[in-house]
Amino acid sequence: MHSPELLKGTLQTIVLKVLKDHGRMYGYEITQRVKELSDERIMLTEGALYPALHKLEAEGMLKTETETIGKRVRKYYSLTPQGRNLVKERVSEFIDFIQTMGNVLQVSLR
Amino acid sequence: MHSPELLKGTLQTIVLKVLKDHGRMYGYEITQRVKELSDERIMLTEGALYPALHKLEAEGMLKTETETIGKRVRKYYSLTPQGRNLVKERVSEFIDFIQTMGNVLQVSLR
DNA sequence: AATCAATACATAAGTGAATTATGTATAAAG
DNA sequence: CTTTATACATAATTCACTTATGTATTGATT
Repeated sequence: MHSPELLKGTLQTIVLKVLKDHGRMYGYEITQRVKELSDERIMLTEGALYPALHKLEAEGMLKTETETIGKRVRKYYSLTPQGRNLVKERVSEFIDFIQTMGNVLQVSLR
Repeated sequence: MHSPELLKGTLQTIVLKVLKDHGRMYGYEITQRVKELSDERIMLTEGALYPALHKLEAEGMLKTETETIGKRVRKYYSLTPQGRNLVKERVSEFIDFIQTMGNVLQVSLR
């Protein structure tokens, strides 16, 4: 894992984009997917993830369906149309940020 | 300016790299240089910059020389050998972070 | 059968890097 | 002569995160 400071402010973007790419997912599944995609570098903590999901739901960006597997409860999240717009915004925001940082740090990102 | 959340954790990296590229600089000059390089997108605030500079100095990453221009005092900062190592570390840390985010968000950064 | 690790959710307490606010003072511009 | 820019500094506050804690089911290990 790299300096976790850099991760600040990226959580919403990550959650939204992963949900866009993989469709309907539950919380724990998101942590595992991100862990996998990041090659163990990004380990979302529950204390950050669940409140973030609740907030996005409250804002109408995500909708939920609860499913019971055996005796275990799973809460599936998916994007609302509004959420779909937000993903685009957040991702292009991030790309713009990278571009800007590339200029400031004078590094060519790839 | 884009979502300022993303900027968190990048301040040290920015300051160190700008100092590496431009040599001896004073605080206010750093804010102006970063503003210019970022095309007005990154406006370092004094409340963040000065404490960061003091901290890096206390850690032996920067050394200072005070100069008096007229009646105005300027405090010039430059990298120590240790600081030079830290820049490399921070910049490659950042590049690694970008790469990782590219994978997670499934976007090709340029 | 018992214990540990993984799965799955949730929330409260604490941290720390930032923002915002405030203060001092000189120089230049209008 | 008053506003804007230059130049430093620090204290108070904020808020997204980490850390800690809690509950409960499932699967693997001894």
